[in-house]
Amino acid sequence: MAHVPFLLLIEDDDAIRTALELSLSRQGHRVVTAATGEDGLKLLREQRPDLIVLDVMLPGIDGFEVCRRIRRTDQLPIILLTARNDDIDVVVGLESGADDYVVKPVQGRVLDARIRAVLRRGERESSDSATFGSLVIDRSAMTVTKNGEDLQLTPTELRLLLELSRRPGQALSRQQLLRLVWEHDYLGDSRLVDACVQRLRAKVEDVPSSPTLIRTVRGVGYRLDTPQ
Amino acid sequence: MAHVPFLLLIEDDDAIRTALELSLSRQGHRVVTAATGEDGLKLLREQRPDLIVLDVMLPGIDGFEVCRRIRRTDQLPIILLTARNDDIDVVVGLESGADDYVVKPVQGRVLDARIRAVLRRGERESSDSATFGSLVIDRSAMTVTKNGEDLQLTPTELRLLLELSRRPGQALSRQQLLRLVWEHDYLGDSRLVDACVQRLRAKVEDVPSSPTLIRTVRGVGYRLDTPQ
DNA sequence: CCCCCTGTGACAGGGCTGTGACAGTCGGCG
DNA sequence: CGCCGACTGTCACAGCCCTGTCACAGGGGG
Repeated sequence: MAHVPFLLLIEDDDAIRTALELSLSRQGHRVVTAATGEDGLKLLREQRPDLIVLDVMLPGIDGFEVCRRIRRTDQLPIILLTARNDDIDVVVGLESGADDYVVKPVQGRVLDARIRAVLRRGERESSDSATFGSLVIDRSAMTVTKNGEDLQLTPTELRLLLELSRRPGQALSRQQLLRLVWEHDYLGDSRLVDACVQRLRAKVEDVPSSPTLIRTVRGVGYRLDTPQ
Repeated sequence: MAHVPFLLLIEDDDAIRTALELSLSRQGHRVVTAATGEDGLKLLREQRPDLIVLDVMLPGIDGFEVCRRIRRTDQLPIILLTARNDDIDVVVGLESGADDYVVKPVQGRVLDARIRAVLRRGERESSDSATFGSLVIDRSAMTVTKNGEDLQLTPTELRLLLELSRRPGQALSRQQLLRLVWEHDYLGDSRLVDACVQRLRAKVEDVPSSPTLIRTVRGVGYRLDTPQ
């Protein structure tokens, strides 16, 4: 991950706060902490973290309420942290807008795994695209652009490119491609895959006669590479 | 929200599967079930659910592996379900791409709350109004205006436009649209979606014959774009 | 009761796709 | 080093699939 996750930890117990801060820092996060809900809300506005780990039992306004207040204006991920393993609490917590609910005591790496899962979810939903050289494949919009301009791929060309792009750098046999893209097990010798690759190269490659993206693997099939 | 969540439950234990299916149905979800990983993967491709609840202990390929396979091609939310409350398992599970990890036995409403928390993230961005070119969609007033003047959309047209606008720039298949707008899975070949899109375009587009807002994605379906 | 909305099936046009033949290229072996 | 066989690139064309479009009938609400 290029970007170091930036967390805000709100927890009133000094010992737990310090322990978690240390543990999370070790896992490669940047962490700021607050001991009360008020401080936490202030820090949220000042520092704009990527995610909040929020204790439920806080002096003054409790975690649920902090959570609801945050949700009125912000939509960053919130993980609730609590000593009470009560089903009602879980439901209330999640309904006040939290993304996850973790019961103390918690291993640092478990919390870390949950943090990463929540952050990953956000990234997945924000954009699901892959880049190969000047080629950008947007899987949710189902578009392929080269140097910013939209390539008009036909359905089959698009499916072929999508399957290749899901296994970058991996050689796929004609057989595999037939199954993945055409969904039939054709055993005969047809130029079907080659013809489609050719059409795809004509749109995708800078110099279709000497391809740098869709390389042919002699005796096997094709492979999608990221050129130098 | 008008849309009923559509879940795939993969669980081999008949008693638990039936109980959860009943419980989740009562909470207002539409549920399909599978007893093995293989069946689950097949159903996933056929039915395209919104979310998967996946037991870890499965005969044949286990839940972790099912999870990883799904993640190779799909990005829908996955909630792992297990009888073992082992920290290692949680970490492994979340790292194989799951969004949440829930330990059995689980109250139906807790699972429901977690399901909603996971699904909520994808919908949080939809604010009260959205703008696409000269088109303004006001979700709270349920009106659509173009260049300031009110468009008289019929109920179905409005629902279709709302669903599209909640996922701007994202290609939606005809089948997805049927589920979202018409709430039934029609698998046959009907021109229903196309006809409604046509009627919608007639009101929404400047030049209905060359649409700039509701673009067709050949071989897939439609996508709502913000023009230039 | 009447009108508008909706779903359906038919139809046409245009573009996509699969096929087969042929040319070109690569690699191995003598 | 050159030849040969196998493998891949290329192309044109015919059929077909996909989508846009339309008219119509049924149904539901005012």
